[in-house]
Amino acid sequence: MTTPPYKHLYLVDGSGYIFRAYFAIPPRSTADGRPVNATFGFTNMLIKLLRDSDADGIAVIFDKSGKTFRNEIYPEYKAHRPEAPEDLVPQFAAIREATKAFNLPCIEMEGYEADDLIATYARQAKEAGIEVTVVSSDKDLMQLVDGGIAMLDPMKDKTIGPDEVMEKFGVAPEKVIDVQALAGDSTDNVPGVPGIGIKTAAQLINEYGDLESLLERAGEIKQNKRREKLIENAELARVSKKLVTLERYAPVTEGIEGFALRQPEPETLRAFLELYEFRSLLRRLSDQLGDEVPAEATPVPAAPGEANYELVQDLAALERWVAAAQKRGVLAVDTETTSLDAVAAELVGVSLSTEAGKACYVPLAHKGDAPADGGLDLEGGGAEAPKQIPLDQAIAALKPLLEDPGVLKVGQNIKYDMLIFARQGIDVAPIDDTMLLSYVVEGGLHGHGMDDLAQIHLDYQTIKFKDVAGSGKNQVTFDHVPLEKALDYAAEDADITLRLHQVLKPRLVADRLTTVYETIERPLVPVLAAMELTGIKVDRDTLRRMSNDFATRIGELEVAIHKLAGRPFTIGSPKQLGEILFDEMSLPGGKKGKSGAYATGADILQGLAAQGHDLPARVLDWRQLAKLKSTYTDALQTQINEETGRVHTSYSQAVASTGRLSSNDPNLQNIPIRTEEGRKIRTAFVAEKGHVLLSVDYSQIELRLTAEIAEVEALKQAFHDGQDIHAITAAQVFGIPVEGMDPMTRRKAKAINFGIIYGISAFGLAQNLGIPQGEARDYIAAYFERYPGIRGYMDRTKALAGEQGFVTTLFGRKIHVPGIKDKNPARRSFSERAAINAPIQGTAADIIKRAMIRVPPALDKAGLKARMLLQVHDELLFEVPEGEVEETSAVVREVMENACAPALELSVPLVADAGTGANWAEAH
DNA sequence: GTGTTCACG
DNA sequence: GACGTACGTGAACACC
Repeated sequence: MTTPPYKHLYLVDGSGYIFRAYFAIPPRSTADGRPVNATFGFTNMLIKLLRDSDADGIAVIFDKSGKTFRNEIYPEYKAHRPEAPEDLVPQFAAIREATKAFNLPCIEMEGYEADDLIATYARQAKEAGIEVTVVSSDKDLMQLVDGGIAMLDPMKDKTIGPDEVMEKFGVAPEKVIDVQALAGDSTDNVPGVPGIGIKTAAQLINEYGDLESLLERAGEIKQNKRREKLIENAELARVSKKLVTLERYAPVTEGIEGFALRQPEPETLRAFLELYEFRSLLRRLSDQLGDEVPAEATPVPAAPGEANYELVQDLAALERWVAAAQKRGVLAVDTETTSLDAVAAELVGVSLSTEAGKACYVPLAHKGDAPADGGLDLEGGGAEAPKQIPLDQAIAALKPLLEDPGVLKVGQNIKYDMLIFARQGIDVAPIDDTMLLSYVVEGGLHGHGMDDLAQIHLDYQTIKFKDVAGSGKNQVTFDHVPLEKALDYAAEDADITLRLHQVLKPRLVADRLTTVYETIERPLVPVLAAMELTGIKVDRDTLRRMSNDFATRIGELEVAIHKLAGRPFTIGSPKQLGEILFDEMSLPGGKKGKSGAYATGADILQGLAAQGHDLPARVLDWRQLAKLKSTYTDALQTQINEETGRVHTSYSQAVASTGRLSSNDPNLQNIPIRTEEGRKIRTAFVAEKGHVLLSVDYSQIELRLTAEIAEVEALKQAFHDGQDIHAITAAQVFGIPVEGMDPMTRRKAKAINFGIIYGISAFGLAQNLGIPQGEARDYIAAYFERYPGIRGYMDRTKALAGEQGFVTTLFGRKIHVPGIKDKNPARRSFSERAAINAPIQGTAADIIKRAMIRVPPALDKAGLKARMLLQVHDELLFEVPEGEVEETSAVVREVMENACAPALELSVPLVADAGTGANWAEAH
């Protein structure tokens, strides 16, 4: 054999990849309806491989349909494989076309699986001294891994070597087939030995060396069941081993010398990309394709990025755009600023789009070019600033348009732009938000940032902010971006937003989600904007004093901890701490997690502390103080806005899959309360002079909704009677009178009640209560016995989620649960629990959102001046003039308790409790 | 950029 | 019997 002229051969498992890509990538199709998601993924992967790897030899290997030699050994092999989904079938041919379009060899062979051909070529290449990488994540190929052969998981971009194989199978690669022979494989219908899984198999192989030795000496095994099974099924194990062993000497006809990398023919490649309408890939490969993207691939209107955008630098031009928008009635708007913090940001420019492919950018505060030498230049303008419309004139021209009730303003995360405009005296309305449309229609399926949405719905890769403004220490604010670049980027954003609106808005009706969007998400936007703009007053001195106090105590603890350890180390490093505790001090219970590090979480340290060890106890104290200082008392001081003296969080309305809000920069939804020490931080959140803080929160809302949704009559009755719900649960489940109940009994019932909301598991409950799993199992059984409605709800919900891929709240919000069909049982169970929790958490989120929308007008109508400041999932915080507390409290409670009406009437009452004080600690 | 830890509901 | 576990978040930090 001649030595092939390359060094590193990549063998791509084409059939394996396409299955994974099909399930991992959301459905997409060409204009005439041909499904292409897996083909797109495959093509993308090839481009990435060609671009990023050192491959100078590549072959793509496929399964050939039909029987293989394994069916002669064991007719049932792969007999239970379900048919491929119908929208995957046509893609099998398409990825072979893709392979050929890139001028790569396409290998398949009657009677052999792709895995056997890969094994054969890998062996041949290795013998010829060529490095081999098998591109696949199929565990069946892991047996090939050795010094010269590695695997690459193309979707996770993770290299799999002997260590990763060890992690997966618990044995070295050459023993993998022995483990597989014992454990079997239900998806391929490899029988294995009943009752033995990978864990047990690995343990046995490690103990006895290999399968044959194990089977010969099976009589020595102590566990009765295991010994019998092994003896009884020895032959089955041997057959299984034959099934899982890859054929390394398949009679292949193509030689590896033919796998040297060749350049693709530009015409062939282009024809392929056009046929499947992979326009973003066409664009990306345009340099390789020799010239510009051909005209026939350019749809009408022009693809984003290829459209002709207008730079608007005088008032007359801006007025033409205003008139065009008035005429159309729809306008996409986007602002460019100097900061992601809308309350601190300076307006730099505005972009507008009135129809797809037609957009402009109006620069308003761009500086001249930065000096090339990077020298000191405080104005940032070495050159004169470019021609721009004066800000006040532009605002005056835009205001009537942005406030025109007859013109719909469309934005991507328009709350941000509304805040920027609000600070310029413009009250933007009416609005639509493409981010929220996507959130309502496809929540749970993917992120809702513009880059994601452009890729998914428009097959377009947006220009990245980094590409125009740089990154890291070279990053500049947008006012320093040259106008040409700024135009491309900013106008594109408005263009894309308008196009996304055209795609997503009709989906509301089609998917019956109009009500959720129109009555919850859209009206909430201005409410959140007002809360963010208001902010909450934070007392810097209180925080500073606390930081100083923490610093002293942290320092003292550090000295003590280092002394106990016998040497200094970084206490904040879990890795170093683990080594100190379990290697150097040899404390018991050192357990390594999957990353190979010792676990040092609070539960572990508490266990050690309880055994009388001082160091872990001190580390717990240190961690608490370090957390409070770095995350709260230090960080919050830096978040106080210079101008307002208040802290302005930002609420994300499209992040949490259940419909909840999230809070960031800073997160004001996780300010400490559970420990005395942490709770003090809340005293720094204060009311303006002459005001107090009012906190109103829903009592047990999720448990009430669980009783409602799962129709648990006994719990509903308890809520009607206003009883202590956890005590009642304990009484009914454990049969103990409420009078004189042991607090531990009530605690257990409380844990079960919470567990139910989370999609209970015996493991989780046991963990939470620190009891054996068996005991937890008994409690759950007793609970289900007493409240059978709960089990019915759980089973129904799992089934429904499986059938339709989503669950719904009482208000019709859809929450997608993509992992519900996962064949990995751990991931599937995870999704099942999420599916059980989502309608409960999501309905609670819907309810408080409805309340938030109604509170401001209700206060207004009552002539009250209170301002809503924060939302913390089941709590609303207000700043109230001292004389209006009682009235405000009554109005807010009224709105919150009746927030379901008139859309829905619950059979359990909702109760909202109020508290007031000079600061948040007192009010809550 | 990822994983661990820990703050909240 | 095994998978690896309670649901939903965001931030800081260490470490690669």
